[in-house]
Amino acid sequence: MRCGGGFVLIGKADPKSVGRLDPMATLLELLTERLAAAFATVAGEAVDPVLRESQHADFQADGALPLAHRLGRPPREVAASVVEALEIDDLCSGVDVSGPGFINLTVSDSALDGLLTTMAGDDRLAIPVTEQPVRVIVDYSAPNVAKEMHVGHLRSTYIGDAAVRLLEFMGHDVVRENHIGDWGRPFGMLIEHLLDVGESEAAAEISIGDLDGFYKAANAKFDEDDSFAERSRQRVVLLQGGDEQTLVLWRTLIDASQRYFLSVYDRLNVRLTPDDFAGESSYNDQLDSVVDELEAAGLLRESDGAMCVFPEGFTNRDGDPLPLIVRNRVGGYGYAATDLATIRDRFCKLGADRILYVVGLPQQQHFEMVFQVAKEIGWYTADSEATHVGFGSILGDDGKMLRSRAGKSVKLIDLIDEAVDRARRAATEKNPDLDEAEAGLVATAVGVGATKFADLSTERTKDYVFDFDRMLAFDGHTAPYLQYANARIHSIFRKNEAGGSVVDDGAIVISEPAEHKLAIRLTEFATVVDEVSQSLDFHRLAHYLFDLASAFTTFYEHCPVLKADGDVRASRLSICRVTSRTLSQGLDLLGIDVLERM
RNA sequence: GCGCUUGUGGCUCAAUUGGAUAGAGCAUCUGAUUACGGAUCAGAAGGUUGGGGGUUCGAGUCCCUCCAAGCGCGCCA
Repeated sequence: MRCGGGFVLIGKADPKSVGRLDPMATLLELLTERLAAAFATVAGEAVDPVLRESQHADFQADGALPLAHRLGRPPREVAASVVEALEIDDLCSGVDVSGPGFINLTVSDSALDGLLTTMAGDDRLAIPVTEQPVRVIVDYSAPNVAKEMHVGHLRSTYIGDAAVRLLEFMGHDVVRENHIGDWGRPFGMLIEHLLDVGESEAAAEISIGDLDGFYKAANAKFDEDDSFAERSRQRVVLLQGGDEQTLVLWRTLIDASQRYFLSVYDRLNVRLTPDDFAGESSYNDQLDSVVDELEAAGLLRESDGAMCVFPEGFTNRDGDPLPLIVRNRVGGYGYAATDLATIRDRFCKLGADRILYVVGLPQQQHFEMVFQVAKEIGWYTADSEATHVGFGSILGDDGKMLRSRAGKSVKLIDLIDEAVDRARRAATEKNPDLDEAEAGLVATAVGVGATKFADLSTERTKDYVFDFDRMLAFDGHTAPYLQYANARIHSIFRKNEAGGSVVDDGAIVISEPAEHKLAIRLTEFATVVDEVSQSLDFHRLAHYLFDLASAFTTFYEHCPVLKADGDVRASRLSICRVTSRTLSQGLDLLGIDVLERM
């Protein structure tokens, strides 16, 4: 097998995106141009103004400090000279030198009007489609057949789903792969147990979600019953030998499990379908050829009876080269072999430009080794990359890995059920007018959304503490707070429509400070989305959306919409509409549902 | 032992990738309800960023060193 050639980019540019410009980037570019001209006048050479957003004004230019150092003049004096030379009145209403020599810029309301009106009139909220669409494979969720999904799968599923949503929105060609654990030693005992219980019984048990019971029963028998254990071992041999009857039984387990997984995904509103299942077993017939290819490349070495690859740069506790064991001493394949076959398949056959492995951080070294081998053997092309999108653990309130009281791993679906239950109780208490059907919708959106927001709003690589009370609180940094902000906007729309008027999405005119701050936030959306689509730091999008909702509620308190008259009223209705659309779009990218009423 | 990750107010998290007086939320305290949903808003208080050293105009961020926690380090995935 050989890499390269023949792949055609599938992501097609939306014709409407031509000329679509990120508002904040546009503004930064304009400001930078003016500042650069002024700096050049003072310095006599080109100088980077070092422009960025600021807590002290809308923007700040820090370039005077390093320049002052070079010129040997006081920084504030240099900054003052730059301001003197600066022609920027059409864009800024305020320019000050501040602190040790920062230049603070306040953008004029009129400059914001145009940017925001453009954003309001754009179906993508002025977010450009990527200019370089690539094929991205996202490997996520990955539950094990006949085993319960637990908290470990929660993060992979949420993060992977958000990645898929975001990259698709940016115009990339995204392939979802659910690398389920459908192969290996446990299947001997699982199949034997299946036969003992009866096929239809077992399938029913599994597809309704009683996987723990099934797996535990099989495991218990394996430990206690020698003849069962022996049958299990023989069954593994039959399975790996491709025995037809065994494969049928194996398939039964997989089908039942998949039905169960899909029911979970449906409840979580996660975009995984039957087409996305690409289990470990699907690479079985490629394992021999991987070994052959490694062998031919001279990378394979025998060590303690096992066939190993020793990727460069890895050592064990004795300082000796660390192996990736491709084939164990009895000739069996392990996960290293499967992962090598998988990465080869993705790069060389599926034509991946970028592969994302959304898997917990403990497996970091394993993936680094797999990537290194793939590089050494030449499966990468010049532009391709594989990334381990690692994440930390979910902790209980004791600061340790989340476990049930019995010390067992917590079922994912139990966590969701409790979150939704709590959300339902809160919703019916806060808003008794909701009928049962609507309360159900609200409970799901809020309950599931709360767990997603909690998960995606902290830095991915860190552990976080799972706390129902905090994530479901209706104030603070939570999904319900954001959903509530959106519901309030829609309440305005309902009242407006009841009064017989419509939102015309017309010209936006900023005048109040609260409008100004909200407008600045809104124009940042495209920049944040673009940045996160590269870094996959979803917490930045989450924090942005919280700041946006927060800026909106301030606006809501200070700037009456329906009580205002004429153009102001129309403008504020437009601002409400863009805000609602931005909140909805942003939350949707995180996989969180929004509500018009709650 | 080696490697990876982490350490920020009482608690949970940020910090535009080296920029100002380290920002939010919860909890606490003080105000605001005859304006579109109070599931809200405005404000106060709370910090030697685990310790020490270094690099420079400037360090939570980079380097060195120590301390603490979690995870990984040959035939499981």
